[in-house]
This record gives sequence, structure tokens and C-alpha cells, in this order.
Amino acid sequence: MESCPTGRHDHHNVYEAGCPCRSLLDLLANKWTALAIGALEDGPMRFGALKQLLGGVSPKMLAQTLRRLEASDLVSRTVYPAVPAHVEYALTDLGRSVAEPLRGLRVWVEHHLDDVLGPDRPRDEVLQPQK
Amino acid sequence: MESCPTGRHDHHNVYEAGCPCRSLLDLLANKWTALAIGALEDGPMRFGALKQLLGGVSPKMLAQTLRRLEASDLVSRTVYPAVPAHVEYALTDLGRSVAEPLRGLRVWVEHHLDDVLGPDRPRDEVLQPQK
DNA sequence: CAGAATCCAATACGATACTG
DNA sequence: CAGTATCGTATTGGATTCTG
Repeated sequence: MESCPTGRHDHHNVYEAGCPCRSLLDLLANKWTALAIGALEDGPMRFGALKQLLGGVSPKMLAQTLRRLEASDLVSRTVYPAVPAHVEYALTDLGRSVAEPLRGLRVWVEHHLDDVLGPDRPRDEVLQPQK
Repeated sequence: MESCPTGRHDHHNVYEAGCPCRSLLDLLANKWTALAIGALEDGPMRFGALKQLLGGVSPKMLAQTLRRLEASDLVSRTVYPAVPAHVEYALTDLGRSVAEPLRGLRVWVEHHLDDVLGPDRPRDEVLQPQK
């Protein structure tokens, strides 16, 4: 890394065991991250609105997901002093940039679900949580 | 769904709680899936080679990941009768199609890790497994 | 409203040892 | 070689309740 003349080193490798890339990939490869980022693509949203949009998410996991994304500077959190509380989440520039590949994933999933399932495949025996 | 005249219904929505899309997204949003699929992009690989390439993966998780991908028809498994055993994994057509968005993710991660980390951010206090 | 706190179940994951 | 079996830990995730 020190031999890099530019001072930058994009020579990260997700296939390397110890690389911090792994942690970042894990953050994105999470049950709610792709959905949360995607939800914010159309503009800032409040906690409650996110909770409704991400069907089935518990307040706990949503909060945890958002806090992680905030810590990684992918999402910003703005509190508007008021009663009752009003908090808005929005994508940062970095967040907008990761939104693209994540959208690619979501689109693929919605587009190819039928291919994965069948069409003549037993829908309930594929994709079930691993056992 | 029954009202769809074509018999097909690409109207899946990952934001819906009950949609099977969710399970598929979970399959892809897994610690090893993106790496395994990416590894196979350059051609078939054997179990041992995959294990070496995916730094740090345990045989258990690698086998589990591969079995899931096989069940979803993203990866094929071919056994060459020989002693010692010889097994090759390869992407299916469907697997090749999902490889693209996944590559997008890996590339983004490697490319933007430095942005997430800092450049003047305490590398060890961000991205740590959530606490 | 936006979450924090708590409790608990299910799962993911790793290390290791073992087998056809 | 290519896994499986077993064990133990860590993390995920949901349900619920509570508070500023």
C-alpha cells in the first residue's frame, strides 16, 4: 500500500480474508440494507414511513440498519425539533452511488423470481430458509 | 395474479412482506453468495479451489452456500467419478445473469471502501460487526 | 413519532474432527 | 478430494413494552 505513488490504493480485494472490504460487503449483503437504500432513492423519508414501506421490518432492525448506514456515511439522519419528534433519513452522495448496484440486485430479483422458482418447480421447497 | 392475461406475472415486489422475492433477496444478500458467484464467473471451479479463493470460508458454509445456489438453479454441480472425488461447480445461465449485478456490488465495495472509511475516519470504529 | 430496552427464538457462522 | 457431523458462539431478527 505504501508503494502506491498516488497515495490512493484501490487495490482492495473482497476475496482476501482480512480485507475491510468484507465488512463493507457484509453491511450491504444484509436483509434490510438493499431495501432501505432503495426506499430512500426517491427522496428523504421518515422512520415511520420507512417502517411501513419495508413490509414486516421490526423497529429494532430498522433502527439498527439505519444506524449502521449512518455510521458508514451512506445515509444521513436529520432531527427536526418538534413534538412529536420528526426525523428524516436521506441518502448521502455515497449512498446514492451505492444505490445503483443495489437497485440492480432488486430488479434482478423481481425479474427472475419466476425463473428461480420454476415455472414447474415446487415453490415451497426452494428458497426456504436453509435447513 | 390470476387476472394476469399472460399467465406470467412479473409484478413481484421486494417491498412486500410475504413475497417470495424476499427469500431470493436473502439468498443473494448473504456473506458468501456474492463471492461464490463471482468466483465462478471465469469458469467452473472445484470445491477446494473455491475454498482457497474465498479466503476464510469454512467447508461447512461453503457447502451450504453452494447447495442453496444449486437448489435455486444458479449453480450446477457435476461429479466426475474418480478417486479421489472430483466435483465441479459452474454457473448456470441464470447464475450468469445474476453475476452481473453482484459484480456491480463487489466492484463498488472495492472502489469505495476508502470513501466509507475516511479518509480521516477511524477505520476500526466504523464497519465493525454491529454492536 | 421515533426509537430504546428487554426477552427470546432461529439462524449464521466458524473450528474441528471425521468419512467415502 | 469433497464434503458431513458436531459443537459452540455470535448475530440476526421478531414481539412486545416503554418513554421523551
